[in-house]
Amino acid sequence: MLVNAGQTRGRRPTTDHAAIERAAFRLFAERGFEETTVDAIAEAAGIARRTLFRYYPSKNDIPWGRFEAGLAHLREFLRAMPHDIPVWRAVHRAVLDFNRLDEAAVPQHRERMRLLLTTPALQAHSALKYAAWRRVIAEYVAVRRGLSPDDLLPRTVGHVSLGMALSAYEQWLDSEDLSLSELLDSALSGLRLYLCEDHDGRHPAAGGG
Amino acid sequence: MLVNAGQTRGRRPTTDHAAIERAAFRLFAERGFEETTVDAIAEAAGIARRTLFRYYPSKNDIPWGRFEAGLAHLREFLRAMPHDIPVWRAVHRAVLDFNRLDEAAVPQHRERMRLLLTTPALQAHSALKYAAWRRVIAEYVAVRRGLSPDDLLPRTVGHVSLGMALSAYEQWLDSEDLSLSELLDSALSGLRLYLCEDHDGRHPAAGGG
DNA sequence: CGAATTGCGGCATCGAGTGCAATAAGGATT
DNA sequence: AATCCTTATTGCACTCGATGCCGCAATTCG
Repeated sequence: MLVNAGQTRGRRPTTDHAAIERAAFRLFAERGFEETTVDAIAEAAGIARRTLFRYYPSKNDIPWGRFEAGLAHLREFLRAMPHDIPVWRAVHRAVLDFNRLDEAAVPQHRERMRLLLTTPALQAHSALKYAAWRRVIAEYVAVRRGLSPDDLLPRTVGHVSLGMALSAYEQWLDSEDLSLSELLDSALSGLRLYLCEDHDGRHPAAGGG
Repeated sequence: MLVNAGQTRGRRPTTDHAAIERAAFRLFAERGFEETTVDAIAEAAGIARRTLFRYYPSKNDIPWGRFEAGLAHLREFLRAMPHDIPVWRAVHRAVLDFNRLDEAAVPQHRERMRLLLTTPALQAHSALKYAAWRRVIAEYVAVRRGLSPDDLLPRTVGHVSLGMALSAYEQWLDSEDLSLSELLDSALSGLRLYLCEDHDGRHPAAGGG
């Protein structure tokens, strides 16, 4: 959609994703997501309903913003990762990078994630977005291990990495005073300890975090 | 809905969940999920469209069958688990039990899961079901660790356990010749090895599976 | 029989999403 | 400037899932 950014031919667009998103988020904040109709968003953005659907395939996609671009960046980050560190560590660094935030962007991102993680319709829709994210992780693990992205381990790592990220996000929304990076680190180290507990309930030292 | 099973007052039901499910699955197999309208299912089941929605809150809920009952069983299984085994092991046993299958039920369950895991609308809707499943796991971990189900570790374990189960299921649908239990075991042991790889890429022995 | 209870189903309505075709708004060409 | 080409916007009709409302059907109980 932005490939034709320098385009000079034909009628010029009267709006863009950012403008629609602004209008939408304002309404979502006022009335809630489910209570906001597509017609209302279109009217607030000053465009026709039909036009809105040309910018976003569905109402559920509006809060997701430019997720695809983030995926491309994640893929690139992983490709550039040195091969002499353990796969789990490379994946974790990539997850941290993917969820890095400018201080200024925090409130907006918080509101976006609150919407995505607490609205049932969006919780459901997000599963489709998450699948693409997991796939990026699985492809990296597959390369590092000489497997197919459809094999068990790559898929498992995709699911598990996503799971840690989501629990960190849920905690981040609940808490207020913890940073996302800290929570992602805690989720990983917590899981490592959890999975290493031996039969007698003792926790062996698990180095690195 | 089945609480009033022994009821004798009033008009008797003309159908039940099983009959609707049979009609629906037949149509899903013939034409696919998205291509099957609710009207078609109602007609095939010999009831009115409006009646169907009294049995199932949505079309997406039909393939899920009696999931709530399974959750109650999972909760009970975990409660009965001895406290002298590591939490991760107790959770893993519960996951195995939750996904245990009679040999005879395999083809039907396969078809159900194929539908749930490959149909976009159902992949999305399933996220809402999964949340309840994760909650059961999180509550168990919370009890064992003296935490709240809303704390980071219980939530993480919920997400991660679900992730392992889903990757095992995806593999199960792809493969054909591997049992679900084997795949669940492999997912767990694979993850333990993955997370224990040290900085030099060596795999220390990780006992137990 | 009549009253109370419970399930069924028709009807109207809403909201998301889609296909199609008309129209508006620019630049390029002659 | 008139015309053509290209691209974006928009209106319209339609499908489908979902819901509220209300009357009807069937059954038991007094």
